[in-house]
Amino acid sequence: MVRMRDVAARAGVSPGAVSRILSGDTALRVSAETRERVVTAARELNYIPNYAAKSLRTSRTRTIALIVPDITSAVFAELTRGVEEEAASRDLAIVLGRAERLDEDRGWLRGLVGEGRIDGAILQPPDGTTPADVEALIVPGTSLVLINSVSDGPVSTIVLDDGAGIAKAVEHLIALGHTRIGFVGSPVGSATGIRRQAGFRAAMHDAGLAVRETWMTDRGYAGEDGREAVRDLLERGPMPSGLVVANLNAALGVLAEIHAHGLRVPSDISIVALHDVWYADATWPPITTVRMPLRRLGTSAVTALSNGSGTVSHATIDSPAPELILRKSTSAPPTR
Amino acid sequence: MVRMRDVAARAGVSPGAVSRILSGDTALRVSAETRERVVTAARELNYIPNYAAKSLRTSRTRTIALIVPDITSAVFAELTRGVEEEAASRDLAIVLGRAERLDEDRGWLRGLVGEGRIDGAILQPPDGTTPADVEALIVPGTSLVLINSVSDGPVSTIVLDDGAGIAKAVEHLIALGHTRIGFVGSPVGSATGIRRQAGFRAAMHDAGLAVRETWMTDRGYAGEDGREAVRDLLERGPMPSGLVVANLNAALGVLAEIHAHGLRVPSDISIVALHDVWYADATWPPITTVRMPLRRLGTSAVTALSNGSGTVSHATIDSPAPELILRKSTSAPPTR
DNA sequence: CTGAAAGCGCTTACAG
DNA sequence: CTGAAAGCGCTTACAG
Repeated sequence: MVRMRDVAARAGVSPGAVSRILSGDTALRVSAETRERVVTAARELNYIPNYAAKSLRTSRTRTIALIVPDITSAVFAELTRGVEEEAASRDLAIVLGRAERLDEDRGWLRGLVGEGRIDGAILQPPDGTTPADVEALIVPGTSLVLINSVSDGPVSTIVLDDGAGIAKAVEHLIALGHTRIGFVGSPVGSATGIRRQAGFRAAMHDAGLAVRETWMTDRGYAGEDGREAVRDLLERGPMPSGLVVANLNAALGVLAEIHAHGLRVPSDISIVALHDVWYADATWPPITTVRMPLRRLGTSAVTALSNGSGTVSHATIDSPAPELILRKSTSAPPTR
Repeated sequence: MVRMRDVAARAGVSPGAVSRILSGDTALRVSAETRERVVTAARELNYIPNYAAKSLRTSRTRTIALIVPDITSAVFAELTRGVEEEAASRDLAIVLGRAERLDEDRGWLRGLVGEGRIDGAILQPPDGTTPADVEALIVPGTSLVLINSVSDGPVSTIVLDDGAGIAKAVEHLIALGHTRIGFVGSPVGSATGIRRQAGFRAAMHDAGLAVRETWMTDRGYAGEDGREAVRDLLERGPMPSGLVVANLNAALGVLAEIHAHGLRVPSDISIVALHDVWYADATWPPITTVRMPLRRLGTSAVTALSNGSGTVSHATIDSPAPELILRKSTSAPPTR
């Protein structure tokens, strides 16, 4: 390993000078030639500053963590891009993590924070997270921002405008002529589930349409949850003509289960889902979706984090606005 | 931040003793009572050892990196689980990273390694990686293991038995009565692509079946690549009755494009894909797949890493054996 | 303005 | 056996 003192020796200056020159300290009065000599020496020796030493000295790591319930969910892909993009522009390293359950995984997460490995964390709390779980993560000097969730604690939060997204989906169905519209959501206890269901009710209300409780399900966001939701609906009686599904993964399950029961999409029943992912276009029929500004959510979260651990802010990302991606899973309702 | 010396003060011992007791140094002759007092003090103060200090001192980080081309691909989910599982049992932290192109991303990757942030890395080289790209990542004291790829350099490698997986798929089609079998693969330059294509040719040869070059495509593993592959096949003339697709994501595209052209799966054409992911079961029809031991690949990679940077090993994961997951996308070929 | 020196929080060889 | 002290590689307040 080549150390700073090696660079200093080669350039004929003190280690302190190397540190100042390499960190771009402009206040330093030194000849351009010396500066050049140091930079050259560093390059020639292939010098990379030791991370542990630097961070021990400064108590900063220039590293942030992005923790989501399921890092491999395609829905998070755009979010990750946004975070990476903004982090790169701020010269921040990012570590990705997964926390399916905060009470179980709190140990390592708290370790990550408490050991001083990171300067801040962007966390999407998994379903069932309690305020105490979040509180345990608050450490002086480390900033925390919650995404897609709310908190009454002293923590910054950034959420998507789920209501606007769902409204977009509802309005699309209504514009096609649907009035018998159902909602496939997730259990209470999920912050996004609450907002999406509320958004659904509000949009229906605004259109003067009644919400039929037997057409409301709350199984969850996974593909299998979507299948179960369809079975729920089928058991309860006549199906709606259109279904707003709160998550694309669940929509795949909905589509499969509907097919399995011999119904046809969209001629018997229309489907529109929240979140746009590549495979929405690879199902049959391709699924009409509402694309949400997940990338912006990512960049904003990094920005909020960078504003320091002192400030607490609450923001809703409403731009770019949710966008309807029209495919083949929606059409006018069947004539009866 | 509470430091070791705070614990020492509270327990009435020296910092050195705290260090030894907390790290479980059994050679240390100290009364059980003192040991207890130190442990209690540490817990009461909520002491967490400073990561930077420890790692500066020991030049070990107990952290490894897992770098794949696309962390959000569901295909990598199982791999990630395996890595996490084995890392946890060895008390290793893991950081996840993405490298779509090694030549571009080499900077931060090299930084990660060179700065001493990690003890080792598990890397799946993206397509188009050159030996020089990999060589630049070799740093004394940091171990590197390549997965799903080969290398003639001094680097450990672990690969899946792609040939066995593809053979399983081919044999399944043959058992159903197919003789006109095509292959949807990826471009040369992809290590897995080469192995899978070779596996296909070998399996066909073993069965005494001819490989028709017009039924071989090499677009890639993404959904869109699968669509293009189908268009290629359609342009070239009569379709095969069965298709082995080298990656499930591509298979979704294949399925969608086949539907779009009015053909039916499996009655007109059967599809079987490598890699099993939840959404294989949520398409219509659900896709028959070959499940590969990705979790084992993950655990093995961590084990290889832990064996130190000195040893170079090359392994093929052939157990658990590739498993056929029978769904609805395959049937006997159409009678003509 | 700039060099020498202190110190970040640990671990461990060494002396007692 | 165990405490005191050195030192990992940096950055930066301080003295000259």
